[in-house]
Amino acid sequence: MNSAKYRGPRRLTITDVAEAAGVSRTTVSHALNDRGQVDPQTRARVKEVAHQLGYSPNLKAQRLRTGRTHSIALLSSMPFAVAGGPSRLGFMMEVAASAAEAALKQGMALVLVPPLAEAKGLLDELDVDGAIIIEPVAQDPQVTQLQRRGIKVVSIGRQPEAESAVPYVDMQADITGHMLLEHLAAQGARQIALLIGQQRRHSYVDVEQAYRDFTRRHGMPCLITKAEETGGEEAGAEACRRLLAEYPELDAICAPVDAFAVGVVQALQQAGRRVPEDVRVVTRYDGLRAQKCQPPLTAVNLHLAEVAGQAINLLLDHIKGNEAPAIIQCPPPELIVRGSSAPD
Amino acid sequence: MNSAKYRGPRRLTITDVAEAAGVSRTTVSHALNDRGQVDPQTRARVKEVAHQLGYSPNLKAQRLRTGRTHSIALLSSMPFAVAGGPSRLGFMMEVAASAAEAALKQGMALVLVPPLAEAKGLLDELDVDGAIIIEPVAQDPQVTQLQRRGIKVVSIGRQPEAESAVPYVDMQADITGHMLLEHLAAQGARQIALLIGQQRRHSYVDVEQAYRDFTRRHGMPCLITKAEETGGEEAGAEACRRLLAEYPELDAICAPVDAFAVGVVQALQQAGRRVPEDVRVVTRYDGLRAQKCQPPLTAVNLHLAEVAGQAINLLLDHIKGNEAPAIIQCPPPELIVRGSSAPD
DNA sequence: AACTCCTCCCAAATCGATTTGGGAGAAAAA
DNA sequence: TTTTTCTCCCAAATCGATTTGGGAGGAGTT
Repeated sequence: MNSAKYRGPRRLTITDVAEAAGVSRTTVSHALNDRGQVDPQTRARVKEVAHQLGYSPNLKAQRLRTGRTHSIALLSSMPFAVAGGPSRLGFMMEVAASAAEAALKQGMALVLVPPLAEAKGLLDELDVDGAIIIEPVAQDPQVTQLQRRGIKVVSIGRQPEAESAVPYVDMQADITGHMLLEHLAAQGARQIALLIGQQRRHSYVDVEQAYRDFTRRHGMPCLITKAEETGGEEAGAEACRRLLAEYPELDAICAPVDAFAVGVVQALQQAGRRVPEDVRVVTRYDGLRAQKCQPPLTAVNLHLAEVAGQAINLLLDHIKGNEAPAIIQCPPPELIVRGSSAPD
Repeated sequence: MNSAKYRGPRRLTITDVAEAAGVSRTTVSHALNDRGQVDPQTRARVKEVAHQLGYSPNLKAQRLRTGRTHSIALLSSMPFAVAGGPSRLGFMMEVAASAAEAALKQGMALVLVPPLAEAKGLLDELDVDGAIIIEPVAQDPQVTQLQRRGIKVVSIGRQPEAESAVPYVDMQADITGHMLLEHLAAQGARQIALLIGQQRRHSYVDVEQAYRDFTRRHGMPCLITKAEETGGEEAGAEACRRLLAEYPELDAICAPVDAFAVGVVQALQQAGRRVPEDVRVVTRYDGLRAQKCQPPLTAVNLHLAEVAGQAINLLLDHIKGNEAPAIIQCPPPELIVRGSSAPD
């Protein structure tokens, strides 16, 4: 009666069912899992007995034997300062909500792995069949670590410089970039600056490419600057001040990272520039931050719920070893015009 | 070479380490886990060999043997229509982000269990050491099911009519209700209606009690109505129309559910009442919905990040069998006054 | 020398399922 | 009758760790 150890009545095992039904454990297992050759009557009787007894298989034992855990991890390569913002609610959590639902419907549990410095060691404690990583950078250490452990990985957004190693849902950041830039031009902008993060992340790489094409096509100057993701809004503000000092004439800033964009707006207003009359600002992810900004930010609907669902399906196909495509197209991004780029 | 079955080189087991180090499996296990009596030199050598070989224990086997999974679940008793809103980002996801981080720091994985109708069966597929449930209702079926399976449960917000069965972080909804009502009175409201959900949930029960005390103390009429949670914003609007029809004189509505409050504001404006001049509106959870409402809703900072951390600690204590309190106080809620209850 | 204590290590049991490799017996074929 | 072919079932191996219950051998006591 050691109160620290006592765990209540022993749980039923397959052996209990076997004895009660008068058959072997093998037969119970086969009967309950609709496998092997078992007389239909016996099968039914075993199932009935198991049900009567209230038997349910020990999941830990099942997992050891089958090697499957029926769970997947969701992780973000972005630091929380950008991925989540002060309130933690952002890109990752929006994906998480939909992914968890989609996964659960397929009998998979979703474990949430927030971006943590200490996560490196903790990642080894994670027992999952697969993982979804959001916007990995080139040579992403988390991807490497997971794959080395034999865990299937898919990404939301292509991993740069690693073609075909990781299947992914294509976020089409080139189209997003194109849309944002054409919108700025349509609003009358002629000197558009681009502010992206320093990492090699598909959304930066692709938007930068779209930007270079765009400026060349329109004969516009090519004004690119980069900021450190972990710096969050302040890094965006700082980058904006640099831009203003170097190119006082600029009349629009495209900052795909929402935290940067918010910092940009603050810096512009502090510098006495009106948004959007003097300088137009646009961003990519349409989250709490973009919507709460004053003026609210023009952004893009990335259809993250669908993207999350596609990522889950893609991952499950790869886990099951189905012939699955390496790339899935996301639904086309849609521009959401707000006060930061178009006057009311 | 069956390509469907081939899984790459076999992973190292404790036996491989034992052979390489020239000791028994027992000794390897003891050495690596700093258990048992092992010569310090042997211990060091085993660790060295294990490291050289790149051995890491099979987690599934460890879990079967030890009975611990090192993971916990987070679930909400609220339907997504209320808990998450259209964008899914809400109370639950805000808790999830902080809880995942707090859990991971203690070596625990957090699995996200979104509110799903089908979740009943799926809940049995979940292998966790414990679970945190957000605002359970009286006789909550999820709580019952988890506890029957021997899973430790703690709740965020007391489970009504189930004193002491489930340890919980006290959300002090009575104080929140008191604060909101006193604020309305201070703003000049004299006919305050209360709109809560139909379930027996601590936040409804406690706010209702606070409301009854408040109206009695101030000699105000007691105007209570209830709406169905799953109805979301529309249910709130509908309830508001009922209130207006029955009590045309009312000059304030306290609707602790944010979805209801937003519906209330819409219905008021459609009925030609100005917010806040004619009717003041306040709510409880300060989420995206409250902040985006026009005018933005006066709400309460519930300090969900801290609450999530406390819930994790409480749960871990109970899992480990530590002497733990059954109730933990959350940080005091703070009023956030906005345009819906106070004119600029 | 005989006995008791330690220290250090190991073989085997255990967790609870699934899977392998037959075996017994009835029906069908020779 | 003998052989073959099914159908239905089971004992034992397996997954890979942790824990139990000693055993061997050296040091210290009487």
